[in-house]
Amino acid sequence: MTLEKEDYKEEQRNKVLAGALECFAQKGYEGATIDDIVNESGVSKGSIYKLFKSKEEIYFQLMSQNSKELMDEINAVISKHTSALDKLTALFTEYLGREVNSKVFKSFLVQSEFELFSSRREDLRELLEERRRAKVNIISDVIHEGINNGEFRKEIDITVHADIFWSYMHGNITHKILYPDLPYQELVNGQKESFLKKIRK
Amino acid sequence: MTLEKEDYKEEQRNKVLAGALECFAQKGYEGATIDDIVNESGVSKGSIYKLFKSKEEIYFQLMSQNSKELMDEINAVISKHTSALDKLTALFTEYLGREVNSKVFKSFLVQSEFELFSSRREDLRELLEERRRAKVNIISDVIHEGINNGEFRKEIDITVHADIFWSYMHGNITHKILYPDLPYQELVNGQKESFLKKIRK
Amino acid sequence: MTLEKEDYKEEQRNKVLAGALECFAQKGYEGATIDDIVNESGVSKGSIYKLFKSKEEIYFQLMSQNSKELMDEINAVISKHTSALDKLTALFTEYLGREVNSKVFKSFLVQSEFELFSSRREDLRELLEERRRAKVNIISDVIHEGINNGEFRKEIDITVHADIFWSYMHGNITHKILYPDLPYQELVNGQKESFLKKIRK
Amino acid sequence: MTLEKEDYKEEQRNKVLAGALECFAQKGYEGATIDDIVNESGVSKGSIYKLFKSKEEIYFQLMSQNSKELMDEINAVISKHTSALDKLTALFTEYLGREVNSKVFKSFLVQSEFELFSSRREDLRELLEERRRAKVNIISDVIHEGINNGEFRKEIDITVHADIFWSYMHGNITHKILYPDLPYQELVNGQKESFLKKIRK
DNA sequence: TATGAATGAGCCTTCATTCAT
DNA sequence: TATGAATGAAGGCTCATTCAT
Repeated sequence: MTLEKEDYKEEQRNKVLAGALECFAQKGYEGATIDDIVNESGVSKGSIYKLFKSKEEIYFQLMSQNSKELMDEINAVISKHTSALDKLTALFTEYLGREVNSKVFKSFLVQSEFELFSSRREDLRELLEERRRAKVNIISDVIHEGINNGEFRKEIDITVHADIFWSYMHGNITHKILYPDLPYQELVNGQKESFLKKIRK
Repeated sequence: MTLEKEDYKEEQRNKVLAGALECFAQKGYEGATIDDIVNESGVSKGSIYKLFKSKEEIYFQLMSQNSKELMDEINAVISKHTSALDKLTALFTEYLGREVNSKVFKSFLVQSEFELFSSRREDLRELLEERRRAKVNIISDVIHEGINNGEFRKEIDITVHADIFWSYMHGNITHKILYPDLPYQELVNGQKESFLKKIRK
Repeated sequence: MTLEKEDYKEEQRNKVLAGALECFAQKGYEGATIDDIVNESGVSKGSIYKLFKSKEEIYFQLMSQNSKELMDEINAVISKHTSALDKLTALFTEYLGREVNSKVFKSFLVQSEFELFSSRREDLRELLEERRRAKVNIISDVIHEGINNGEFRKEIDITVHADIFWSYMHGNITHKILYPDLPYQELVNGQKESFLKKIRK
Repeated sequence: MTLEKEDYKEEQRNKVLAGALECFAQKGYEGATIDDIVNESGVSKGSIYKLFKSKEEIYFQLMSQNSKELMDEINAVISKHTSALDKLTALFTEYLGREVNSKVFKSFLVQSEFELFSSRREDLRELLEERRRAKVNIISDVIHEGINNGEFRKEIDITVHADIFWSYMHGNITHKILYPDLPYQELVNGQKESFLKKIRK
């Protein structure tokens, strides 16, 4: 009953978020209108505003949700492998295989815009930083593990390399989004090799 | 006289573009209003619309100009050095030293937004591609030179590595813009080493 | 059973009207939403619309009910006294003693807004007039009685003085609502004296 | 030049305020839309929002302006007479003669709504009080003068009677607005007599 | 029957663009 | 030519009312 109702609301919320993701990916945050989201999600304007306080809140919740999903996916990939090297390799190749039209890429596109958006707003700086920490921590843990395993060198600065990893990812995925016809695979392979060469024993 | 007039117009145009850069950097393309640009540039609204057809045109011309300036700067850096290795090294360190508030970073921020913007518009895809080619060509030339010089390995795929170079740059600068308090220098050094290690003999 | 059902409906209707009074008093007619009334009354939206055709109808019925209640209260006060003078005196003092937060004052506040509202709507003019007649009649009767009793002067225009009475009341209560910290009692006493002095023999 | 421009803006502002007065009088503050004001004033929506920050600001400025105008009018009436008694008498009769459709009555109607509006908003309480003070002061001064002149009794509480004066006025004008067909004149005369009888020697 | 989710007209406000001076 | 006032389309959001369960 109450549970069902909550489930239903959750479902509606997800429909809105899914529609918003599509719209923001297609037209950008400012370019997408609530009516666009209404059309895309099939949820009426009034309902949307019962579910979310404002367009901005939709944006934030979408970003938050996507961020969590990204983390979950990464953790899923990581847990499929045992050696630290395999884990990192898998992360590189994992994103490599996706379609540019896949949800992951759409999310990334919207996340990229959100990052620019946040960088202009003092009140979102902390959120940005928090998200960076989450991403860095995941990779730091793997590198740490690799060092303990004897796979990676002791001397490397773990945090810096985790940051470098994400900087690679960022440049990479952006590249693929902007220039979808490029020989992306070779590019990623190149970066993967560079990165791993630096940290492997 | 006509020349003088032309000069004056040029000057006004530049004032508008400079103002627009500032505004777009601070508020984003959609967030910045024509009135913002009027205030920032000191050029009246009427004049702006005499100089440019629309807000979008200001955007495009600003992006085009910035793109050229970027190329000029890069060429300037490159021509200060003789060996290919020094040239690439300088490019890495050149950006490394800038202030996040410098014009280069502002330009980059706005360029980043523009790239997302373009990626959503079919009619700008070609422009995007063109700009990529320009950037890739500069680096390709240096790598090519390095190969001929015997500094770099013969076997490497020149274009792919030029792309990788820019992917690095992108991830890098984005990182610095988003997280200005990070130990950016170490990060860039790390990437520089990775990259150069891969292509050097 | 049908009777019981009718009672129940009546009870619900009253809950809605009570809630509406509270809401309209706090936020004004336009400012109060149906949801406010739902929250305040504890009656669901669907039920409210089963009980009343529209928000406006709630307003009208509330005003009508309040008007009747006001008349009842006045009659109650009047019937407690025997001389006409005492009756009028009691009416002055009766309102004097109330709390600004009392239901009477809330009603008055909402009635005041309703009067302005009605004065702008041709179709409500007659209703307005009718309510005035009811109020004037009550006082007219008392004055009439006083004249017959020999308490009041024969020459006074009964209707005019009944109107003056209500004009006093209106200015008075409005004053108290708008400026709750004023020495209201002295004010009312002053008016009471003025009024009574004019009509007493 | 700048002066002219300022004059022009002032003129536009007045057009908007005049239009707003008309609209608010006809439909009430909430009922009147910006589009109504656009139509009534002949000033476009964009221009209105260059002149005023919001609909509420139009409201406040209109109320403030009207309040001042009311004071000016009262002062004008007062200064036409020399004895305190004549001054007060004139104030009673001055309003008596107006048409219900006159600007004064429209203003009063809108002011009445504004008073109810303010009484519901903590942040406007002070403004309300301030306006009461201004009105009370004018009358207090006259009564004071009358006491010094020997026209009025020494013992009366000046402020209380100034308040009573306005309470009369309020009840009075409201009466006329609500029931325009009433024998208003007799009513006012009655009140005038009551009031003056109480304070005269 | 009772509920509250769904709907969408309509509001206030912004801002790119035009136009009169 | 230079200016900024004028315009109104379009967007975010609210809320009275309806409707499905």
